[in-house]
Amino acid sequence: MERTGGAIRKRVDEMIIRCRDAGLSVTPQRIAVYKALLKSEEHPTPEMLFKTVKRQMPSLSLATIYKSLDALEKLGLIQAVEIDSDSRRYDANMNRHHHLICTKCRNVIDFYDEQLNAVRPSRPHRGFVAESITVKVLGLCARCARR
Amino acid sequence: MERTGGAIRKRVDEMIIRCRDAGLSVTPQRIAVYKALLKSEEHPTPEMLFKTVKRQMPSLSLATIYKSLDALEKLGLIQAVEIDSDSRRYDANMNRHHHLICTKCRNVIDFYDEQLNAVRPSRPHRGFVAESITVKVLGLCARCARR
DNA sequence: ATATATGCAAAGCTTTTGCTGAAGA
DNA sequence: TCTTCAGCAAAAGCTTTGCATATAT
Repeated sequence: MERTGGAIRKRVDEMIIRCRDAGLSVTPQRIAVYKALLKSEEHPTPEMLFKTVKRQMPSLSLATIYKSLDALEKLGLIQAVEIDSDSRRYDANMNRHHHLICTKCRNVIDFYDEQLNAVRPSRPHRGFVAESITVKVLGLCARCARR
Repeated sequence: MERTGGAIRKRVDEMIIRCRDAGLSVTPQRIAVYKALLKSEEHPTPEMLFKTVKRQMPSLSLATIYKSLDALEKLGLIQAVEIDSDSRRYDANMNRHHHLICTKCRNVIDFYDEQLNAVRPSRPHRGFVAESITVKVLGLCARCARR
């Protein structure tokens, strides 16, 4: 889960390759959106990314954010996560992980759990073929719990 | 998880009590929305409920569906579930359960798992105080898997 | 050169809100 | 009777789309 400069450069290189393979152009906008998401820990909304990236690229439009996110998602480089019902959020962490969501400060914390990854529906739904599992734990983060 | 006529009547009676306790009026619209949700197995969207209930109550407006759902949710009688990012869905099943979602036919199946209910974030997030856990399993339902 | 993407503005949806007449307590 | 609600229409998000220009290959 390294997000150092070196790690980011590596992932951007990977992105460029995947774009080429898929016949997509490598544009500064797409790179900037992907980089912003790689650097972010906050599972940002399209709007949040727009504000962030626009600072360094004032001509950027919100529509381009949406289009870039769609492209990156289709390339399997990022994923949409459903943190709350009223805002789409994105995550560049593609390792199998789950989310802790603080109901007070609304922070989202990634967490890893091998047992959860292994969950398979049993008895009454034997026939169901599980492909992926998403776990959302609502509660209070350490900081908010202390108060 | 019985949804027979008798069980539904019982839950509507309970609803009436809760409305009274909360100082809310018991209107035919609210009862109809709640009944429709109790009878449904499909975790419907507001729009789906609107179409269903409007048949027996043609004067019904979509705004009333939204308002009724908000009221029922605040009363703790139903819950919003995040099945997919592009449509709000509702569930009258308030027992602790999780969802199997067929990626092909989009059906949503409730499932129960004691172990999952007991999941608590460990090591790196010891301080996090879990209140509730939601699990979404994407995959193929028995029927779609067979093809 | 050709294909693809950006930025803009407009359109499309879903959801919320304000208001008036109607209905429930 | 007094409060709360339904229905309507308008407004308010958020997201998508069409199109002309600009950019990447």
